[in-house]
Amino acid sequence: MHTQPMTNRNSFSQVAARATRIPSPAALLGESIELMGAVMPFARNAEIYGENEPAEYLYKVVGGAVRTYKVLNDGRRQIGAFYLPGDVFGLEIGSVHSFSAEAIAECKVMLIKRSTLVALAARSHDVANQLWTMTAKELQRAQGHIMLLIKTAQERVAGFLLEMASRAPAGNTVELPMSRQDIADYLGLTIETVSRTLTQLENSAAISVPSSRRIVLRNQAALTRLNA
Amino acid sequence: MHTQPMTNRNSFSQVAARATRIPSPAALLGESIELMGAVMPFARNAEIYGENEPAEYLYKVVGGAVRTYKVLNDGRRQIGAFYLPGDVFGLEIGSVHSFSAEAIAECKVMLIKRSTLVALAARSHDVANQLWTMTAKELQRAQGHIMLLIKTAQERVAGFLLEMASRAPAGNTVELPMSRQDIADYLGLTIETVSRTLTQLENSAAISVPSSRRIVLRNQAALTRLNA
DNA sequence: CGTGATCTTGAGGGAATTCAATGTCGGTGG
DNA sequence: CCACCGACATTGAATTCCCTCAAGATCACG
Repeated sequence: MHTQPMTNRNSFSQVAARATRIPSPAALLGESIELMGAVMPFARNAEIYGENEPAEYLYKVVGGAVRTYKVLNDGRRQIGAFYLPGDVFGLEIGSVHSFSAEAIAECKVMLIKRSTLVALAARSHDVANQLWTMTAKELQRAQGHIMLLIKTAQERVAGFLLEMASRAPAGNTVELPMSRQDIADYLGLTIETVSRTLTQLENSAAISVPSSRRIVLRNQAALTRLNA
Repeated sequence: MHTQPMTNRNSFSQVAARATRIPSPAALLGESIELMGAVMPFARNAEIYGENEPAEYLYKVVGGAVRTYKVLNDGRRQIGAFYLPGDVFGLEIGSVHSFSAEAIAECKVMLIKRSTLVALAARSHDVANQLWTMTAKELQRAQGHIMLLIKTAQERVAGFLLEMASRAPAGNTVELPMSRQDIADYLGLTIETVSRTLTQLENSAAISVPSSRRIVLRNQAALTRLNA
């Protein structure tokens, strides 16, 4: 359950100064928010923003993967979410981020200035609606996360695998960008329990694990059953 | 961990037909959303709406208390949130509710038609902003709930008490509208563990429990320390 | 006062954690 | 090329915390 706080000090504030390009509002009506930011690369484990930093930007994963997390004062880390290409994160209502965000692997993230978006939303109901919808989607995701956290270890891992499978491109094979520690901290388990549970699922022929970061769902029905 | 599904069949759809009073949009600019619904009473344990029912309304607690919850297929119940007077619930982006809602005690709830609100939001940025803000608040609450669920029993109970205290009117005394079972299902614990934990906290002089629904926080600092 | 619902307390068991050791993989330098 | 190294993952044994099962205690209500 315990994780040493990571020590990446590629703080975002140094690095995000050049992300302001304001398209004309007119050009945006009916268009997706997605076309209006500057793309930035982040190295593996680099911090994208920190908890309690001002929430100046909204972020969209272009490539790679991102985790958001909080660290309790005794070092326990809880991962709030994993974000894959296409996902938006960093959407907050307050002026500061309530989680920290890090690159799981090398990744590219598009930055969109919050103030721009808010100003735009005041003119375009389309934009306003997208902001609202994205927040609501995050809420649903968080509620799903809550439902995961009350379950047994097997159910949590099964649920996690199904979630990843549903978001991944291909069919039965899940390519995991994150470590066992990340998974454990997402599921509220220890790394050992995650490992053991994967082995159990493999022994029961529900999955196979050709390499530690690649998992094949062999019996999706069995996993779904575990998903309660 | 197991709770029998409640069997209240005071289904909302029968009961909400008369909640449409549309104020002029002009009258609403700069005003709070709060002034535009019909108030309905609900009996203790009455269902306000069910999971997967169409989300036609948005709700605001006027008096009493409400719980939202989901029941897994094996009977485990997870409470998503408790709502006290002033709180808004039932805010969904999709067309159906993702949780069920019940009155914890006799209560009065104001109903606001969703379609009205959405139409209004299209005209008034004020209204649009309030909708977004409320959703974002819910998101924050859910994220806080996630952080609770990864902690020890003591930490969860302490966190719950502090949360209730911060929402309650008065100072050190918390008046709990909900049963031990409700608390247990909110915290992902059993009723016995909640009870034992409260006794522990009482023995360690952090709280006192004059009656089962009334709890006095005697050492808030100790509770906060537990809150990690 | 009974009666049922709710809450507390106790004893025992089980699931996940902790602590510790071993195994595997990818990269780097000899 | 292969040996070594560190990071990551798996496995094992012992412990701990919470759950389960069961019995009492307390409270609200007729």
